[in-house]
Amino acid sequence: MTNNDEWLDRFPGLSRLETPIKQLILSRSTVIKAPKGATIFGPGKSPENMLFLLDGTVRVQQVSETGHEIVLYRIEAGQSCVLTTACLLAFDDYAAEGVAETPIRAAAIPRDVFDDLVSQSKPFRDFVFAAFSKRITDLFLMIDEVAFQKMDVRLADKLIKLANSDNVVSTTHQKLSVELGTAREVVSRQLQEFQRRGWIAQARGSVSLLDRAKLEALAHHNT
Amino acid sequence: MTNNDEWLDRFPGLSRLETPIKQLILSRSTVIKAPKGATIFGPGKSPENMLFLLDGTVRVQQVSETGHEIVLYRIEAGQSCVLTTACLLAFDDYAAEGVAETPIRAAAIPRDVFDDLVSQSKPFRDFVFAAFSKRITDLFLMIDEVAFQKMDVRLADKLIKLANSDNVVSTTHQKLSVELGTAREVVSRQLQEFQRRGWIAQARGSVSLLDRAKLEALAHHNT
DNA sequence: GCCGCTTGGTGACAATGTCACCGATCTACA
DNA sequence: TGTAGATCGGTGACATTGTCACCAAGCGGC
Repeated sequence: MTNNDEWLDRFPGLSRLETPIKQLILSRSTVIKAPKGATIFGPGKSPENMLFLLDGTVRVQQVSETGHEIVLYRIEAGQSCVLTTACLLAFDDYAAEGVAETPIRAAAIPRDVFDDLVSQSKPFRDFVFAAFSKRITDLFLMIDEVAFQKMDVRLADKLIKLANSDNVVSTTHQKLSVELGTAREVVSRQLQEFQRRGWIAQARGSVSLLDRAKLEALAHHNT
Repeated sequence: MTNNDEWLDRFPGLSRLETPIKQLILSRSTVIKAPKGATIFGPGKSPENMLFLLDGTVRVQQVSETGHEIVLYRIEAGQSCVLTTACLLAFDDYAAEGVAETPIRAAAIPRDVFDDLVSQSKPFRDFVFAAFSKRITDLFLMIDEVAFQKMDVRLADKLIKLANSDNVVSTTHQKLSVELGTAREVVSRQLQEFQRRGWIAQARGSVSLLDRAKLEALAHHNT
């Protein structure tokens, strides 16, 4: 996993690449690291490379003119950073920024190499376009959710997705409100209601899911 | 403009294509037409071609599980239908549908030809990736707007964008509510308020902008 | 003219966002 | 150890937006 000539197989769409293409990628890419909290890309900081995330998680979020923040999506290990790709080619500055949520390791491919790969390898093209498509359809779903879903449903869903294997979410009300693009007070009130129902327990900086099934039922409309 | 070998020059990003590539596109594409109101693509109706819109407008919208609708964006003449591209390559069915708002004319390119073009022409690659990037960054802006902008600002903005050269918007409150992903009652109330201020005049099925400057000021936060 | 559909208006209420403020807890540091 | 400042979360009042049920006017087809 740490070996430089193995990471390609961690990307499902890339394992099918032709052997010479794989070697081209490996020879022209460099593995970079960044600590937790590092800004990977952001306004005025365009990345000059396309990134394949090997380890860790990158959170992509946006700050609006009004000062409000919202988390757009996460890039997990084994996924490519499509936005990076996108903005390699877009002229404007980013509207969004990417922050390492954990220490990360990524393979960086210069944009001219990326262009060669797209040109020469059909499996690579398929990988790139599939990633773009996934991103766009995910953004469609997010718009639908932000516009039409009730906050209790969205919060239950987010708690489930952020919970670790012990059913604990280590985060503050403030950070949860940024995840959902709402106000801290709204999160606090909803969590109080969940607590009143016995679905969760709260401590400073963490939420424990006591009745995950109930939360899942709410999140999936199986009232 | 109607001539089959001229439409390529209407796409700013494509006029720079190499001559043999242009000829490949022209020889392998067909010009199709659809009447106003036709569904260009939608759930269970994947387009088998990539489309370049020559005349008219396509509205892309989404129906949520909850029955709510929202307009995601429009494709104008001279733009490519990136979503079509996207979903040429995504396995899932569309979450969205595209409807012709006017009679349309479009150039259809089969997906294998599209793949060849991406492989062989750098200008074509640049065009495609720029279109993807633009779409994604526009969706970011839309998420920001849906999540954080007040309805009066959004409605003023939408009225300005939908107004024809006579400053008239020919649409119903219901359709405006779908544009913004809100309820008809909300639109009606806001329009009443605009009317009370003398900014607009209403008739059944149409809104006239009387004081466009005031609406623009509201839309752009220049209170 | 009548019927049924579309369009838009209305009031009551629920859900969410905003604001101002508070106390509790934590952290850094002298 | 004690204190200052920051972070975290709670609260009430209020504004905005979403939901629901219902109504009336206009419009088209017959």
